[in-house]
Amino acid sequence: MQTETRDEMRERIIEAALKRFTHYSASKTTMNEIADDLHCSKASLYYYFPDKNALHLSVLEKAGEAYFVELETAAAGKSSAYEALMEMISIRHAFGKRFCRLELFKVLRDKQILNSADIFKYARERETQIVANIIRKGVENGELITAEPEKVATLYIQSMIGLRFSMSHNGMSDDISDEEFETVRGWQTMLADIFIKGLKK
Amino acid sequence: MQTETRDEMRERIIEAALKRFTHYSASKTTMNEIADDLHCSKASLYYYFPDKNALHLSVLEKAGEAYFVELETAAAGKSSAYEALMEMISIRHAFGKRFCRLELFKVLRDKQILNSADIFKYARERETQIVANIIRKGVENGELITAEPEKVATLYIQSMIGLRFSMSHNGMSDDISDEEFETVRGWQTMLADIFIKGLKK
DNA sequence: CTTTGACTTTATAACTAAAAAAGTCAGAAA
DNA sequence: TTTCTGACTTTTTTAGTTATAAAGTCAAAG
Repeated sequence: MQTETRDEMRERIIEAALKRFTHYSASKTTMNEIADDLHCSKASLYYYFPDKNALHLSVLEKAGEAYFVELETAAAGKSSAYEALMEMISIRHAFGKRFCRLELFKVLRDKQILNSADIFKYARERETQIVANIIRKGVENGELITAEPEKVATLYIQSMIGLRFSMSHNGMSDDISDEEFETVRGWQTMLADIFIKGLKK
Repeated sequence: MQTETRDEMRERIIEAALKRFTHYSASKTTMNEIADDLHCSKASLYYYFPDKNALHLSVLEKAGEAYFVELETAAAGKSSAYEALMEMISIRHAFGKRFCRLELFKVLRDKQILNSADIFKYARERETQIVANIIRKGVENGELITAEPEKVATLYIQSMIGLRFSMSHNGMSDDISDEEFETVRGWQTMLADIFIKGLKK
């Protein structure tokens, strides 16, 4: 029962932090505020997490997990690669808007945070694998042709991320206006279109 | 004759600044250093340029002009769109390496600098026009098919710029290692390839 | 018209002190 | 033994200070 309770408490903390982080932002949220929300002491939080960064990463991991599950479900449900990629853009868009205050890019830029580079590398690879699977599936059913689905998937993801940066007026900031968000989405859609066409002989 | 001499002096100043800027960097160069190089007083520089930013922009304009001329010449000389785009990547790569100390991105990010946004907008549009022309030419001779060369060109340029940012470890910094430069170039080449294939049929 | 030395103003960098937040720990509670 | 906390220390941010360097000005000279 100990292990059960322990994980439950961790979960409650992550949940509380997620709420604060998404409403205000990660850097504007203090450990005391999270503790107060849970009617417990700040020291308790440190019993479950070594430091604030670890908690932050756990929050990102939780949001990321939901993101990937949704992506994988959606990808599996679509019959054509084209539809799957478009759905991916849609989901990415929704999550980007919803979780922009989690300061993902800020964490990524911060070299001090232990393991942050690894976690993001894993996330990017997982996203790339989803695209790679979509492409492989497309190749199998004759919709697409390519000798290196993995490499194409990497290029695709990096290009999509790049568009997000190069079209946004703020560059690599986590903040981005709704209008810019829509613009980026438009260009991403067009790029996906060209990719699909480019992978047919 | 006055006008003649005046422009010559402006040119000499820009030349001197360009040397200092490319060797050290724009922000590490002082107006006094430039004046000393020219064996004139700092006040003279202010007779020809309203402030340091104006001089900096003139330097960027000069480098940019050389870049565009080279691009346009190269693009005109290639018979296929594929070759033209590849040559463009090559030229872009060489200029990026050569002029990275001009702090182009830093200037772009600085909202205070008067007209900087306009100048960069013009530069991006000119680059886009070159790509648009390559695409139009490709459409004319049957190499490519698309209903909107302009829009495709915009997407192409933004994607290329985006790859530069998303692949670089430093994000939007002007500094980038030689190794990363080569990596970016590799991915840009692959993306150009997919664009070309995507614009057939 | 062009140039300059001497000048003023503005930005930068290096400290500082005060406040706030992060993080620790001995011991209490369950 | 595991979980929790009040009281504590340490670290980070912030705001304010100064000194220095660089930007920018101007009356007067060439």
